[in-house]
Amino acid sequence: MAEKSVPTRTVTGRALAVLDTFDAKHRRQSLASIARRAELPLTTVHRLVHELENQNALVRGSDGDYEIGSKIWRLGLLASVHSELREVALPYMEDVYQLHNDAVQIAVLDGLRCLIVERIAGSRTLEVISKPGSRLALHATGVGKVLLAHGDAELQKAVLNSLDRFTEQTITDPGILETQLKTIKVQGFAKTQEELAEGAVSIAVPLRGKGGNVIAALGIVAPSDGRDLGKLVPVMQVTGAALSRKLVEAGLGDAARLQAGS
Amino acid sequence: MAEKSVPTRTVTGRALAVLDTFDAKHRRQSLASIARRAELPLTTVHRLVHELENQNALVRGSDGDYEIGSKIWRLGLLASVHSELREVALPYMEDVYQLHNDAVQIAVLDGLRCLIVERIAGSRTLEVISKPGSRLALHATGVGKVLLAHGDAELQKAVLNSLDRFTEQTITDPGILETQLKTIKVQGFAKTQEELAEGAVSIAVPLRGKGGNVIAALGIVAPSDGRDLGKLVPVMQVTGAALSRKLVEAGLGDAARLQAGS
DNA sequence: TCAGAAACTTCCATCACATGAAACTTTAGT
DNA sequence: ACTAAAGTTTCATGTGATGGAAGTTTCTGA
Repeated sequence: MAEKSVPTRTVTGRALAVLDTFDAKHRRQSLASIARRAELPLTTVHRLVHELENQNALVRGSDGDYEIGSKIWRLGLLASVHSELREVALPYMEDVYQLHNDAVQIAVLDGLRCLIVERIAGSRTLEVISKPGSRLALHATGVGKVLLAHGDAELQKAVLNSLDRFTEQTITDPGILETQLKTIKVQGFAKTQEELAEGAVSIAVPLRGKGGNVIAALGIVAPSDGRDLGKLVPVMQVTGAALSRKLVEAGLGDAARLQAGS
Repeated sequence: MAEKSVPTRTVTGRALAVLDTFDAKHRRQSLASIARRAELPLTTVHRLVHELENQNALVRGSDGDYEIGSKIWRLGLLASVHSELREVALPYMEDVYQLHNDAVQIAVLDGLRCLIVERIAGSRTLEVISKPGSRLALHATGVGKVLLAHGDAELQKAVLNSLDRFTEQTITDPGILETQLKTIKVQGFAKTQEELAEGAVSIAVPLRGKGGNVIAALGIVAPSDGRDLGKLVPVMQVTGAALSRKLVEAGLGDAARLQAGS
């Protein structure tokens, strides 16, 4: 189930561990910072980083800090989560966005979290917790709950055993969440009420691929201003179904190609 | 100076060589294909690929083919060529695009080629030779000529010594190109006339960072339908200058952070 | 201005881990 | 059914990764 910082004993693993120290909060790092975060000896990191730099996997700024280089960027654009799903889904997301200008997003499963693949939002949207590339908790987001509800037993078990709290409303009781998941599976949509961040509510529906497997989730996030998001459920479900059909047509119905973790 | 398929003697190098076999033309590959293209023994590739798959750097589709995975994608989004340059430049590119709906693009230097960072184009634009992530020849594109004209002597020498021909009009004479480069540097813009592809002409101007260093190029590509692109030169220069100022403000004026290979 | 620390770099003796040939299994093609 | 190609597993060998130690450079603060 990954997620553990398995102290890989292979060189490739170490190299990836080095790259993995980079995230939205650490886009530029010093050598020492990389070493600390990767939990590897400074000398080893020093060598690896140099190698990665020579190959343009990392770039070194004039201040000595490293950041992700053009090679990784170029390769990343080839991922089908990026170009394909994005291309097919954007028009549909745009439609939903037009309704009330609420943030619209699509997510896939990535290990024990959900990975935001694409997102449309106005500039005046609340706090931006999620943007493409973010990985959020499965139990506190609409899209996450949908993916979790349709996930296998192993995944559910792993997630239910470690429910982090984010707000007053976050569901941390495995029993309650389990019941919700069952409802979500039956009703075909999930909702959250300020469970990840105060003032934000969401609705999400599954996107299905070949054979009806859930391969992604489509969600809408809005400020909790008393408006009844429930009214949007039918629209979301219709859009979700239409998009699902398109995804299968486009040959993206294969979960293995979109999803990530085991 | 890279570019050569230096058969790296390091593990990290081999792993990157494996990843490097993926490009727009080879987004999904079998194990054997990867091995052939990386020029590595099948067994070795087999092991590396497995490792990369475990770390989600690669994903294996149900048909056995591999493709770039979510980890690389996620990391790629952190590259500043992507998020920062893109974010700052898009509004300006949009403005230029509105003029005649010609394709607009921004490129940076990447080794001996120019790397297309962002591109706006209508759906009815000619053939799409370039899209984000593409690497084109420096001597046959507008943006490439700009970057080359402002590049250092070492770069110019390397490029001038291997001028591939793409069309009837491609400049393959080092002397002629060298003269053009000098003119470009003085006049502040470059143009091409069907030098990379028949039927396409382009204009490009430099984008300058801190201290006036050229860090990228802004270009426009149009069908060669008799229209006089020359009239657009002033607009491009003004836009380029404005965008340059914004880039410096945004702290992106540091060439080392944008450019890639030496 | 200087001392001390932290970040970075170089060196190299040791051995862990990558290597790839060979043999075997599975999948496609006719 | 037969053949070829793709994919997988195994393992003896030694190459190239390792990381402690020591040296250099760059910060920090007084």
